[in-house]
Amino acid sequence: MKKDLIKPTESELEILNVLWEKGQATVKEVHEKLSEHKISGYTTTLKLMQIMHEKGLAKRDDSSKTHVYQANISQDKTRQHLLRKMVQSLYGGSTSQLVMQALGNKATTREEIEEIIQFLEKMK
Amino acid sequence: MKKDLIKPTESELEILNVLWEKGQATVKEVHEKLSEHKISGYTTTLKLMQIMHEKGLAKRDDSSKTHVYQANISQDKTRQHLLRKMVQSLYGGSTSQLVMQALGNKATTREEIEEIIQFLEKMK
DNA sequence: CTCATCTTACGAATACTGTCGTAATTTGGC
DNA sequence: GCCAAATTACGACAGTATTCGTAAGATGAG
Repeated sequence: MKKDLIKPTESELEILNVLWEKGQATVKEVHEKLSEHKISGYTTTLKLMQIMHEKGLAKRDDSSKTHVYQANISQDKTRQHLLRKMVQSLYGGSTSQLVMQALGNKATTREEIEEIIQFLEKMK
Repeated sequence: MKKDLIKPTESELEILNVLWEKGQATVKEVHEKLSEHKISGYTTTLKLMQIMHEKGLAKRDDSSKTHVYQANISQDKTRQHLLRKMVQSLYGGSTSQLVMQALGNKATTREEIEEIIQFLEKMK
């Protein structure tokens, strides 16, 4: 049941974003990145990452003093999973409903719209 | 800051879905609806709805013995808010990224695609 | 080698969610 | 008016997320 593996919490997601972006990172690096827009102690980040390792959300290389972490779930799978959950729980399973709301809300640029239309035409 | 008001938990969202659908409902009605695809005690649903009332997620008419509840946040606002949060936290703020993944993943029907294209053409 | 520094490990406190059992209250039927 | 049934209120508990302080361990400079 891989389903269970993909359920990062909000904080874990923030850390995963850093790991996905950097490929790999130490606790220090992750913490510095998070500190740009969030205040919390160093050991908080450390603990979170240790837990993520226990859970299997992250791999780590602890061959040297300073451990190096990597995401252990793919960004794509995670996006897919969470998006699907949202479609189910908020849009009654209708993807197009979600899509139209997403586009309707935001001030989407003309370029984006064109891009999506191209995408859809190709799908057909 | 209305922001804080819109953060229903997963269970609360299930209840809100029932309230949005029915317009108003008693605890019993909500519980029966939820029981269709979930097992939990009556008092669990009751408690949740009481808490939702405290939080301001739901209004209630307790003029008669059997209280009648209504959602106190709109489905549309809630969808918007949670969708925006997801775009931020998972897609780096790119709505079109989310949209394309949503459409790419799922076996979207041709009708849905057409519908969305129509929608986009109108937007342009 | 030794110590200051960096890093990890551990455990505890707090808060919140979801769960339910039991008690209290209200009501309609008789 | 009284009682059984329905309903709500209350409090407790387990699980988990987030936070951090403090202890322990590793490392490198001198």
